[in-house]
Amino acid sequence: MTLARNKPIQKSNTKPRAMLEEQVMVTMAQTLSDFAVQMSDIIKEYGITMVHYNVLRILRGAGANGIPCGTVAERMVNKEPDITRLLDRMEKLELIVRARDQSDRRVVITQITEHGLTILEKLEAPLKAMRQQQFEGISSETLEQLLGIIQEIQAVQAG
Amino acid sequence: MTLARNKPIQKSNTKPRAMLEEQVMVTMAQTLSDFAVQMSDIIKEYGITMVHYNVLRILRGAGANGIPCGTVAERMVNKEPDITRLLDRMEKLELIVRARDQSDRRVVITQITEHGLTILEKLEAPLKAMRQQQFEGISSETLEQLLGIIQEIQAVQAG
DNA sequence: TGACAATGGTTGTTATAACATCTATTGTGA
DNA sequence: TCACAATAGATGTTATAACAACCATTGTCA
Repeated sequence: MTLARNKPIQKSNTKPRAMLEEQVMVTMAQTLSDFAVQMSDIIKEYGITMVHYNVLRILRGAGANGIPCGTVAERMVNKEPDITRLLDRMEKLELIVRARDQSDRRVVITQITEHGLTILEKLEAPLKAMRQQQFEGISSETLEQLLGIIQEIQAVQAG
Repeated sequence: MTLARNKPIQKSNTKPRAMLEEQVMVTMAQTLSDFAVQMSDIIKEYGITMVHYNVLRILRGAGANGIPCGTVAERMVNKEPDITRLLDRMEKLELIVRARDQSDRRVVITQITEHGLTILEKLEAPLKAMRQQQFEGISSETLEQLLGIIQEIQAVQAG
């Protein structure tokens, strides 16, 4: 046991840091992909896509005055480089309306329509039920913990 | 204070369960999307996409005998409905090779090439460095905890 | 004040994803 | 053993994503 004296002190059941990091990444990705599929299936039933849903949520959150196209693009979870044509399609579906800003004629203001709001409202209950099922059996304390850790990781990216 | 006696006992700083669930979902999605962008940027430098990378990892893991196209599709993080043409492109890039199985002529066996393996090897260090940075300042104990919670959530989906 | 950079959005093009349908081969039960 | 279901891929078509180049409007500074 002489050689062991020079070994760094380490808990018996720790795995290499790099492996742990990779496993966290892969497991998170798998889980979230699974969630996305489930969510997408529900949203599709209401005639829109996940991307549409994301835009509608942003526009509802932005309030009645609407916001420029570019701001919508910025706020999206998956950054959309082709916002113009996405909004074209959504306008055709009557989910949104657009109008050029009179004070700065470069800007196009986007707003959610009543129809868009209605779809969001209809989706609320099924999506809530979905999440309830996805997290069934996980305690709120655990979820708070999870949220805390992810926020900590987010802070690393920002800083 | 008479009415307060009938209120359910609850910790002062808990938020409604449904809100917590939604916040966990959104925060995870944002973080993972951020990670995906960073990863994609690195992978692109080596002339392939995230999807290609995912396939190559699967094929390397599958060993020298290769596996059927369909099995590749099944194992992907983001389920690929158009596996044939994805593999067409990857074969054109000489990342993989395909051959019809002689014992069951419906099956097409897919294998990673030396070139594919080389790209995976070259990517190892930069991706490892990326993850190191992404989780910088997060203790291994915290990461273990995170992994545990996500695995717990995964188990809910499976069960 | 006039050239030029910066901003906000649009458009063109190509590649890929999504969805449905189709073909070839194999397994199976009457 | 033959009809038919099941399996494994391939193909056709349309919609969307990705990337680059572009136009209109506004800000700015010599």
